[in-house]
Amino acid sequence: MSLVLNKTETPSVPPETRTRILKVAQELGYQPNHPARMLRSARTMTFACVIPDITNPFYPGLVRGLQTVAAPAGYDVLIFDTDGRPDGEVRAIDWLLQGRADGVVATFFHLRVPQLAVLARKGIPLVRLESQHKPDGPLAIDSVYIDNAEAAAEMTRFLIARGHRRIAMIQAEFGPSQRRAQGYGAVMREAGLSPDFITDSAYSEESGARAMRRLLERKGDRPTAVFGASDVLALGAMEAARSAGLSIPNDIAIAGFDDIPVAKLLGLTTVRQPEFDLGALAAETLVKRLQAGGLEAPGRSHELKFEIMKRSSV
Amino acid sequence: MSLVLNKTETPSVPPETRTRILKVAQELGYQPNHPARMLRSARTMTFACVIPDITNPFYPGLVRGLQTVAAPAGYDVLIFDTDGRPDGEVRAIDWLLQGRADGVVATFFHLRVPQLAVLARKGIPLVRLESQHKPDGPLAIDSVYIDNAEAAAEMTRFLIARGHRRIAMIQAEFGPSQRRAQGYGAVMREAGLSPDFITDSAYSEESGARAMRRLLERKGDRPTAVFGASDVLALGAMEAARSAGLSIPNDIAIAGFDDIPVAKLLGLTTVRQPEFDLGALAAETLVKRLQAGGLEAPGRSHELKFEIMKRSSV
DNA sequence: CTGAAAGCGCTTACAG
DNA sequence: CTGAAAGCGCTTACAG
Repeated sequence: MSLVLNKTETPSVPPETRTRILKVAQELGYQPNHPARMLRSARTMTFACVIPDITNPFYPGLVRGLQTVAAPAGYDVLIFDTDGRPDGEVRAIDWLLQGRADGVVATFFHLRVPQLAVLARKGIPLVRLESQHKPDGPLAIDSVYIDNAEAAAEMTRFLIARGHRRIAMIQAEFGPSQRRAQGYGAVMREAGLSPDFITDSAYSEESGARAMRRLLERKGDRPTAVFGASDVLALGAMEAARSAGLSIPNDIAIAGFDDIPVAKLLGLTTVRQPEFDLGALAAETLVKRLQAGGLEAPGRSHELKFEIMKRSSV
Repeated sequence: MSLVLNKTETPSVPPETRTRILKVAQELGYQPNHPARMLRSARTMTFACVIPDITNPFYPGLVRGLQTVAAPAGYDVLIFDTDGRPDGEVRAIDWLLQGRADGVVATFFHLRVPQLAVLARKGIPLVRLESQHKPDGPLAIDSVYIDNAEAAAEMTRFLIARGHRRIAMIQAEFGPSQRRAQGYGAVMREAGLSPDFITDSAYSEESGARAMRRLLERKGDRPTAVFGASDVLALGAMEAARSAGLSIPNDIAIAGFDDIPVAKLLGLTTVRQPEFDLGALAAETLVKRLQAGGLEAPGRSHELKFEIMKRSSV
């Protein structure tokens, strides 16, 4: 019976038996119990998506990309928010070790491969959202990324080409902000300019606004352009600048990173990260890993292309 | 052993045995298998969140509110996107009937109580995100809502008080847009003005922009104010208006509904729905329902307060 | 106080 | 071709 219900083809069952079973199941409104299936088949048919915060507008698009590939392959998506904190990330790993998902797509700001290897050892493939290329590894840990350093470098070149000399970057303490800062710093130095970093804690509007206020309090060498290490930071900076009576881009130019959906509406010049495609690619990678023998392949790093979106804020 | 691992107090187990068990569990890095627990205890410790689309900025805040209450109570959150379509909603129900969640928070645009009653019959409590008060019912189906008709009425009164006479509303085909349209329509008629509805399909920027373009193509009686039945619709309308070279609010005023996070940044006048609190309240309701005897109580409707956010777009 | 045993609802290999 | 049986890893009631 199980056979008929689960497979579309059943050579060993005569058609009439097959239709009879299907009919009865239909009449009873039979739905197989998912927990029992999970236990018996040792497959949860679930992907976990471990991210800092679903309310950061970068992530819903990623989740959607994931779902779009996962659903047709029969996988559900569980969301786990870490708040970008070490304890949140550790809790995510413990939780995954309880066998809640067959595969994981994750953004870790703090944990490194040694701490993540437990998953691979348990046969749970992981796709990390990274900010740079990673060398192939022996474990079932893959990554998807855009070249964050090069993208930030290109944006910095654009700001310089627009005549800016005093360009500040608003950073966050952890996460992809670091690679972005490297790209920015390298280009600034090459051009004979001094990098000007200001770090507030998180990827939040409040952090961006706070950092901008500190920049504006400076006497004399105020920057003429501010590069937010993420769009959310840049939006906070825009708000703070406007509250201070400055006009964008006349008094101060602002650039961001991510191209979240509202960036377009606000005219924010930014780096486009294809979040939907990153999610979809991550899901495809997991689906392949979970096919027979898929766990043997070495861990790969997949690059997608970024794009500089030139809008009115610069 | 199970006893020790699961409870914080174990009167029948001597302390030394208890610590010994805990120590060994620690050393082995033992993590209980979640699917097996689910099956044995007939509890998934999961809440499902069934929504049209996680990329609509209204929903991440709702999800966060849900998680914030669910996590400390031991529940995970699964996201299911229906795309606001009837087949998506039907698939959500079938999926829930496989025993994937202990409780559900959902927005249904199409299904009504008769179709949802299967859940209650299976002992799965449901909290609906509604647009109006619902009478108490015998089933374990609760709801949380703000008074959408009254909120839209109040916004319409505000637009009239600002001197607008030709006020159009951009609607979506299904969902809460209907109650909002009622509130708007009633106030317009009371004031001796004619309601002016324009309906495009979905709650998307594209729909909002398309509707706005149709309004702008009109000869003569163009509206001086446009009320989007949701913020996403209003944002699309703003974009279309700007593309047409109009200035907001001088040439045309725009109002929305929801107060998604970007509304503030864009200066959009809108109705604030406390999405985080709605999610948190829904989760609390489910947690209570899942305590002993909780399923017996009649289905209740919980109201939260809206607020008119007056910003620069009007 | 503690160890062995039953059973949750499936899937899958096996006997008839 | 089809029905009965084992077993996934737990929890919980029960015997010793």
